[in-house]
Amino acid sequence: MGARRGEDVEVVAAPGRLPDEPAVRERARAIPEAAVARLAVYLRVLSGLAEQGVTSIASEELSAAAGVNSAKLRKDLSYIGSYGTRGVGYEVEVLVDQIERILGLTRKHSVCVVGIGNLGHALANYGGFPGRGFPVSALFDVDEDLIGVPVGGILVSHVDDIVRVCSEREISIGVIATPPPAAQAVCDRLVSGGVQCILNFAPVVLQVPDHVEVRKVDLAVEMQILSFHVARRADEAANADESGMVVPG
Amino acid sequence: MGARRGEDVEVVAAPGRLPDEPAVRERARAIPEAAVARLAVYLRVLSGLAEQGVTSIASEELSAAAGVNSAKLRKDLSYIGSYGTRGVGYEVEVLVDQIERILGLTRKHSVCVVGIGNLGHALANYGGFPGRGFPVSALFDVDEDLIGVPVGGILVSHVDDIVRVCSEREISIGVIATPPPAAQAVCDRLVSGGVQCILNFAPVVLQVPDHVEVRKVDLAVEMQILSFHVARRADEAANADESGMVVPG
DNA sequence: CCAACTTTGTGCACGCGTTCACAAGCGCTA
DNA sequence: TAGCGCTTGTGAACGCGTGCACAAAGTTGG
Ligand SMILES: NC(=O)c1ccc[n+]([C@@H]2O[C@H](COP(=O)([O-])OP(=O)(O)OC[C@H]3O[C@@H](n4cnc5c(N)ncnc54)[C@H](O)[C@@H]3O)[C@@H](O)[C@H]2O)c1
Ligand SMILES: NC(=O)c1ccc[n+]([C@@H]2O[C@H](COP(=O)([O-])OP(=O)(O)OC[C@H]3O[C@@H](n4cnc5c(N)ncnc54)[C@H](O)[C@@H]3O)[C@@H](O)[C@H]2O)c1
Repeated sequence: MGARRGEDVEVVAAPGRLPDEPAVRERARAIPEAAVARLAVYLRVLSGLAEQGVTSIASEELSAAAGVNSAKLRKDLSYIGSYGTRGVGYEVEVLVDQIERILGLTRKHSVCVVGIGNLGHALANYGGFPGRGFPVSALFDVDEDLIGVPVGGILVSHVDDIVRVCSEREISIGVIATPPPAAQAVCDRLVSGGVQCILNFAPVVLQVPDHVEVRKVDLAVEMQILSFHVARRADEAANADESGMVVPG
Repeated sequence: MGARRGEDVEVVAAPGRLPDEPAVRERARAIPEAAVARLAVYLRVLSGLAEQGVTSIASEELSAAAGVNSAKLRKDLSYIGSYGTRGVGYEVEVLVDQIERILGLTRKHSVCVVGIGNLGHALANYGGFPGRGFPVSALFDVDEDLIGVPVGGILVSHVDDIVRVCSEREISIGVIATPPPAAQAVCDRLVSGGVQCILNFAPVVLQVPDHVEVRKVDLAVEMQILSFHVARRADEAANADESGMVVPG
């Protein structure tokens, strides 16, 4: 619980907010989703710096390493509190701890992967998850040949057991890597099993209750966004050409 | 819209933006990135509908299938033109064609994958890319044991040949699935080989010249965003509990 | 202890994206 | 042809995120 440093955390921020909201809840909720995503990036950069023995860093340098501008970095960090030293910078270790706290990484989040095909295998074998506090604790598939087979050190269970196994192992994050037609049914089962968050690789729009958070990783969409930019550039080039523009450089 | 702003504005908002641009280019650029991403989703839903023999659909129904509200859908579609019929809806085939045109999918975009490990194998074998106009035309790795081996029907080439092979096969999109330390070097080579867009799976911030578009797929970040939401929910529950809130129902 | 310098933290303004609400437009029916 | 009902397309308002610019706050050197 949070009251170890009972400092007078005045409601300095957020003028115009409702006066009767708990400060902690408000602060957590007030962090824009985009900022949360960037905090995760800062965390990785900071972890790398810590391994290299860097103990302190200024916003200018850290922001460059994270690929954002320094004002945005400072604003993002301000959402989680004031942990910098003016005239100096930030202590790497302090930032790591605080970002981990805000992202809820102090608690372990067990993960399951459903659909142990090409992608599912890669995910199950990936060392980046357990290394960052996301132990893969269950795997599921329908394929009888896969059931009971160890993948990445975990035995594959049958999809019919999702509800039971997820409850037993307190899975909080479910990763869906099944073919698209199976995704919604799998999703429903995960929700029944008490899974609170879903990371979906299948190109389908999942329907879930309000209390479940879904994020999708959609490679086709990513490719098409890139394609759009290629097309836009080609258009621009054609237009520039047409209008007799001189090639710069 | 303001050609000549006052001199008191000393900050140029967008570097390199010209005041008078051709309408076509303007229209393309005017589409918000977020809208482009959704258009790709609409496209998939529409393709599915077309296969089911649906020929016409109203914004209300299409938006539900795509998981957005109908106003947003109509606004998004309005970016690409007016192809609906008031009182009726949209012709599925027309929308598919128009979205494909805007996303630049009328042209084929050759793709290469670098780093044929767990993830690279999955990507190389994935049927969803060629099926959507993104033929995988080259694979690269450093591992001598992999060079010359066919994966998903393509022979793996050596990373040292990236520049030559990418030029020869006119690769426009490069997918990076190497370990993090190798990503930047691979990226530089791809750029030298004329690749315009990069999809990066390695958890590193890539530095690229302005004319290259990068998108990253960062699973650790996705997981941490989910973790943040779990933590936020837990906080809320704790707060609600603490403040003596009555459980509804 | 003060002055000069460095860097944080944030108020503020701007611009983009989302949402609302409704006029315009189309088909259908009488 | 006129009237009715339905759905699109979009102007306008709103809200959120981003970037700027500077005061506040700390450090360092004299
Ligand atoms: N492979 C990729 O690189 C890639 C890229 C982007 C998206 N995806 C998406 O990820 C998903 C998986 O792709 P993949 O290449 O691994 O496919 P895959 O066919 O190799 O694997 C699918 C696995 O899911 C299992 N499965 C099928 N129905 C199931 C069910 N009802 N419950 C549980 N498991 C079930 C199958 O037995 C198989 O093991 C697909 O939706 C695909 O569109 C894959
Ligand atoms: N596997 C996953 O599910 C997963 C998930 C998220 C992110 N990632 C990221 O994707 C990347 C690849 O992951 P993986 O699990 O496939 O790793 P992997 O170790 O299985 O494969 C990496 C491959 O890259 C090759 N390689 C190494 N150095 C190279 C270089 N300089 N040029 C070209 N190829 C090189 C290796 O020979 C190997 O084949 C990593 O950066 C990882 O962090 C993987």
